[in-house]
Amino acid sequence: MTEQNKNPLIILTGPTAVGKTALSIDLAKAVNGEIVSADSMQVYKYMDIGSAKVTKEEMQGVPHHLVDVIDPAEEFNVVRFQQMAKDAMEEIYARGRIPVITGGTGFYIQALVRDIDFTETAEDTPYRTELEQLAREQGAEVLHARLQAVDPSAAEQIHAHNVKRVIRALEYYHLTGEPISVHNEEQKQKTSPYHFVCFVLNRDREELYRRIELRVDQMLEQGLLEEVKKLAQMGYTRDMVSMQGLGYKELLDYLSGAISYEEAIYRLKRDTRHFAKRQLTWFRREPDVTWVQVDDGRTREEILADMLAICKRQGIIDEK
RNA sequence: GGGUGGUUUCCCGAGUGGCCAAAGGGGACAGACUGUAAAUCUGCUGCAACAUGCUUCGGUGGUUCGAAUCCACCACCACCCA
Repeated sequence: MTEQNKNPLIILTGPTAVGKTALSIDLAKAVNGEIVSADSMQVYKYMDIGSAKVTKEEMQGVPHHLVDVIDPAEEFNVVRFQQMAKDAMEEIYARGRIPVITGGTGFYIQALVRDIDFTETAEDTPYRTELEQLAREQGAEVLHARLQAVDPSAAEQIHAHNVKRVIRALEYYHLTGEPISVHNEEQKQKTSPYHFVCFVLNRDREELYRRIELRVDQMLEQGLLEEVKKLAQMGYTRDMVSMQGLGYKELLDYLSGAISYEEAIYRLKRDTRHFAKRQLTWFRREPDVTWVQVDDGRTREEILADMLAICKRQGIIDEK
């Protein structure tokens, strides 16, 4: 398949609080596109303030997919994201429009754009649980030693303390009989089935951190604590994947009496900063990425115009 | 005015004569990441020509072979008695 035959795709990402949402709407409107969210928390219902979910007004009529569609009790993960995003994109293409992937979850974006294959294995909860218990009782090193025996290459790449990933590697081997390191190597060779541009928004680090802290304060003013209380009342608990989102886990810990309110806010701000940093690290090593500095004095219109020009130059969208 | 306690590397904080460029934590910085990813994990943090050297532990001056650690004076902070 030549580049020209591939479906076009525009991606807009960047660290939390850079200002993705507003730009994504402008961009989608400009290219007659629809937005597909690549955000691991905005998918969940009832989690509006803490996930900085786009509001109806902000959407300005631009269709959004994968926002507000999953119950917080359900487990959402890359594979589900990939499937749902692909489905949404198919519909968008069928309408003759272009998908604009927006969100900060780099792993999700990568899985979609490079069409990484996860589907060979189903989740094997009992085995996982068994390994988790083993790790608790006998220590992380025991698990790592097992992996060493079965997949030395993966064992070398995954630090022994990283229990989650060690377990996934063991699980993969258990289920398929093939080392995950081999599978990962294969997936790395893949080229994207899309003709895409990936814009990564960025801004001065200190300013980004200031924006993060300001936004946390605003979320609190908007009633984040009430939102979390409500979720707790609805029966959603700390151990759920959804409740491990920033803002939710800290306030849940406060509500359960584990930490003080001040401590909760301190952690929320700190962990959000750490998160933004991790996102930046992720995008830095991604190839085929176009960095967009949004605080270099250009107006929003100018930034948008520059991005559109890049899209046209690369043949993602038609001249018009 | 008198008394006591304190002043340590970006922050908190340990260290009371050599094994101290100085524990530990935080922050900052850097990195990993292929079914929990807003998760999970790792490294690094005085300077340097970086295996030896140099400058740090409020300031100055002493004691000592040797001081962040002992002494003197000074400065500032905290609490207590007036």
